[in-house]
Amino acid sequence: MATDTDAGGARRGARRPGLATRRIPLRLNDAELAARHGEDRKFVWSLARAFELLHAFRPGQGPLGNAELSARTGLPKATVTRLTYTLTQLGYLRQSEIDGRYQPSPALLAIAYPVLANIGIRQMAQERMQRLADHTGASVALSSPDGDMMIYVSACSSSALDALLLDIGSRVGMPQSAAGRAYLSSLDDDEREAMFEHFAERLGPVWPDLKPRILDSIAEIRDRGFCYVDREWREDVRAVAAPIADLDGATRMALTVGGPAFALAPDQMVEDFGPRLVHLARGLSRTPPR
Amino acid sequence: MATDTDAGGARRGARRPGLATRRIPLRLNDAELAARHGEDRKFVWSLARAFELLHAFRPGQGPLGNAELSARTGLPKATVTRLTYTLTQLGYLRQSEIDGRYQPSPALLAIAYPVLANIGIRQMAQERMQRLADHTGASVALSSPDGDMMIYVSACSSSALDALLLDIGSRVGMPQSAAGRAYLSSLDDDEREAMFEHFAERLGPVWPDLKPRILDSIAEIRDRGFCYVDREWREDVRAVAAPIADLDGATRMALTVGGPAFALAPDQMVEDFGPRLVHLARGLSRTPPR
DNA sequence: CGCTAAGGTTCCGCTATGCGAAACGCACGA
DNA sequence: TCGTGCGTTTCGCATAGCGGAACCTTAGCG
Repeated sequence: MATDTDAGGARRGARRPGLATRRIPLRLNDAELAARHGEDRKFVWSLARAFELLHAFRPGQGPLGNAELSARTGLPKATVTRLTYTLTQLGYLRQSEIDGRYQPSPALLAIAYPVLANIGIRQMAQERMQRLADHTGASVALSSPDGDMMIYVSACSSSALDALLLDIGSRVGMPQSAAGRAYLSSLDDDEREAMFEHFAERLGPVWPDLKPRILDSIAEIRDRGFCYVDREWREDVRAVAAPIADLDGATRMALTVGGPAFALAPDQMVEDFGPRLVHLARGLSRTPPR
Repeated sequence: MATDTDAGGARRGARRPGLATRRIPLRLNDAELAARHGEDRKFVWSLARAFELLHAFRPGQGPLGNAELSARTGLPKATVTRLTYTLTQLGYLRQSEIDGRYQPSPALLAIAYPVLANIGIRQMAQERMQRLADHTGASVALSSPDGDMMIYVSACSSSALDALLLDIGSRVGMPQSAAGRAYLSSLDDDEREAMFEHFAERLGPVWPDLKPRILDSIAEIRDRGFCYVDREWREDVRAVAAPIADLDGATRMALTVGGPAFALAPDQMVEDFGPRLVHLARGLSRTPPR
């Protein structure tokens, strides 16, 4: 998604029923969406562009100006001006009075709020997750799938230090992370196979190397209820994870205990944290609706 | 916005010459937007419609179908179909396979995440807020202004029970809540006067009654650093709040301790919680950037 | 002080965009 | 067999909004 060829310049080019040549930068996959919705009368492109723009803001990188946004998204400057203008009017971006650059505003939290409120299990999990975090001294998180990522919908940590890395809304790669593999283990064979094909396509040459490790993790989960993934998602992080179902039984998620490798002994994770995690996951999955 | 009339109906009608581009810190409702951007070539209406649609989802009300969304937003069915379709494709809505209704998806958390990550003070506040929550047995929250609401950007509670009410992204009315009044106290006179005018317009007949209470709260804050607001925002909630500034010194926010009235003694709130809150607020405001 | 560069906004012609009334399809229930 | 309620599709048309290019500002630089 970084390499966006022609920045939408070809947009105008398409004469008539000429499909394709339309290019939209999208986080899921620009090309895929462009192909799929090339001439889809139901698809609202300006929306896609706007969300792509919002997506260009990355945590910790501070505010962005129109030029930077234009460069990141590949959208023409004029379009970016219009979108930032509109988003600012709507209150979802906030413009610095000093340098005029933009930043996502808390109003976005408000539209994201119903997501949190609708995840039934979150409510009941919170307290027990915190206890587990306190016991382990690590971070505990509940995550939900989104494309080929896992998104944290709940996070606890014993000390504020770890919390910096892991917060609600942050994302980890599904194939690389313990959380992702726990989720994958909860899919039925067809679904998982579909995901695998997607990964293969997405990851290219890395995939043949990665796949067996994922299968190992899934086997671990079948065997003892959790998987242990050591420094695969990131160089310095290890974690255990177990699958879990939301109250409706359909929404599948993952529960994770993890943290910096230097602070966590592998033995302890497998002997103690893992089983506790499984216990928690089972308890939550069984909890009756309020 | 609950009173549908029609969100976009007035849109096409307005025939007004270009209006001055004034920076507005306030969020506008449909009618105001329509008036202001009647023929603003920079304003992207489909975006406004889409966000309005997302806004129709309320916490705890579960999934919505296209008909319900159409009713709530006042948008024509066909338009709603197109928007839900697009948002689903983009991954921000998720459609139930059973009844076909829609729900906001965790992907929204991911776009909201940079907001959290960019609030510097949040990181340092977390641990101390939790300690205060544990000490008081109440909920502690950090909130940021958005239009005439305060949005929670951080929330701690001692027991999971209270957490149900107050979560990241939830909103409380600025004029009614302790948090809002703490924020208002941090504005300079001009800014505050502008907000007051806005309130007067928005709230109508209630305003003359409310204004003196707000002024009282602000006087309290000037006097002892915090204000105590008892069952104004909601029938059964009382809270104390103090103003606070983010590390950059410009972004103003509010810190709150509050909870159900039956569980919190007024004396205790004023004698103990309030001063502790002020102490915390001062400590955070002074904390140097990492 | 010109000169350049870089960020941002405005202009403007053009057409694909996307709107929405109305027609249609489908699943219930009576 | 109709009604009723929800959702999608169709389609003609006005216009929304796109984007290349021109046009402002600032900021730095020799």
